[in-house]
Amino acid sequence: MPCRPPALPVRLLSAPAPSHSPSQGPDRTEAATVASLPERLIAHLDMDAFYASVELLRYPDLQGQPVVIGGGRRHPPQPLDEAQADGPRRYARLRDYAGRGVITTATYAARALGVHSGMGLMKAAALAPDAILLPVDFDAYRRHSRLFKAAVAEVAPVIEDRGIDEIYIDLSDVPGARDTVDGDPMGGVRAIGQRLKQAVKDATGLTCSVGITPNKLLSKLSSDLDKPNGLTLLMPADIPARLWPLPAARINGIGPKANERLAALGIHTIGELAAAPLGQLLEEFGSNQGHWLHEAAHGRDDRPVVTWREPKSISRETTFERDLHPRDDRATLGPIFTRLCEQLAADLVRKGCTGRSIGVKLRYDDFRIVTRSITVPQPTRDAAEIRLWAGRCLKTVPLDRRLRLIGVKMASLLVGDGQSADAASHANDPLTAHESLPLFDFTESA
DNA sequence: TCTGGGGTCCTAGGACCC
DNA sequence: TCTGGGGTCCTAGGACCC
Repeated sequence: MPCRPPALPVRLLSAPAPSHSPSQGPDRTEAATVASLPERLIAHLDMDAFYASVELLRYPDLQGQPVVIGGGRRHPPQPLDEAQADGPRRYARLRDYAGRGVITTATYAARALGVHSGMGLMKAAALAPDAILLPVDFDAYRRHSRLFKAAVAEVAPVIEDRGIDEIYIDLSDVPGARDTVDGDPMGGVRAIGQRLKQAVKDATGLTCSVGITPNKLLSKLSSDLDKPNGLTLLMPADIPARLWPLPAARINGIGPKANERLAALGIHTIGELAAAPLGQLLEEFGSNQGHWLHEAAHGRDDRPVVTWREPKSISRETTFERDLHPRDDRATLGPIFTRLCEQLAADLVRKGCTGRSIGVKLRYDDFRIVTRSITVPQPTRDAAEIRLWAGRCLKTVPLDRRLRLIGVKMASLLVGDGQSADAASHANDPLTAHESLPLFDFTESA
């Protein structure tokens, strides 16, 4: 059973509302606004080019060079000749790569060549054929992730995990945060920001960028304003000058689709979004998202820093080296599917979970995705049972074209043992033939 | 050979119950 | 036989994030 950290007090009050309207110039009362710190002081800390920077710790000779991290399961180990004592190490180049896969992270030198995370490696190779390609080493990144988070916790313990390379930190009650230093009311919180960065550097050798503001939305935006190795403090009075000129898509939660819809309304910047009539946003985006967009553009956000969340779902999926046909490639697909179920079961055991909703996901060669799921009466974490129900889900999916990806997912999780120890102990067992699973029959579809 | 893998949250419709 | 809301659960899809 996971240990639950103490709940943090939730502050419902948001920062003082900015006293500007989008069309106004700078506020004459700015000095007075800055002089009183907001109730909440929230930091967002983002590691700089995290995976790439961890690799540079290992291969310092790559410092300053264009390096990308990524690729599929199968490309040659790098460096190509680690054991070589004399002369420079040799590394695989992007141009040598063939296959599916995307860039997970690129060094700043590589980004300057136009490549970025999420980009397909083949496309990246066309842009930067000489960039060095390193494989992903998640174990190393997880180790450094634990190190930097532990270092931050020594300075400020109220931390919300946002993945392997970023966190929110509630600094509201950290001693010294509200101290005035040399007449600067922000001096105390700035010093804590610097302590955070130094602690991360000491623990990992890596740099990070920190934004400190009255809320998570503004902090996330701010940590990005001075990357890499930045420290940005931003208060409501700064919103018109520093935020409104930025593209609307910089707001966390405005993705490609929402951005396109905004552009169709003639809204391209955060300032234009702030100036848009609320009624127009409500009409285009509905009540929920419309109100949220309006508030976000004005820098208002009262979400608390959440130090613990129950897991909602666990899944495993894999993209094939080549697209597979449900009928012609049955012999290949079956074992892959079974293996995913076994891995999922093992993940459930490791996390101490069972679940009631078992689902499958397919991605066709045309990139369309279909999902099917079913809720079972008794929570389970048993590989054979997952395999059985997932197989039933599969039979309701059209299987008339090639598949690119297949996945298995467990949702409606119960944390803790909703299950006997015996069942848990067998969840890792590979499925055996005598368990008479239903045939993995991709040809039968409803 | 364009486009990985693991998540969260939201919406919308239907079943079912009171 | 028709007419109601409201609430919950389930399922499928989609946007978005790291």
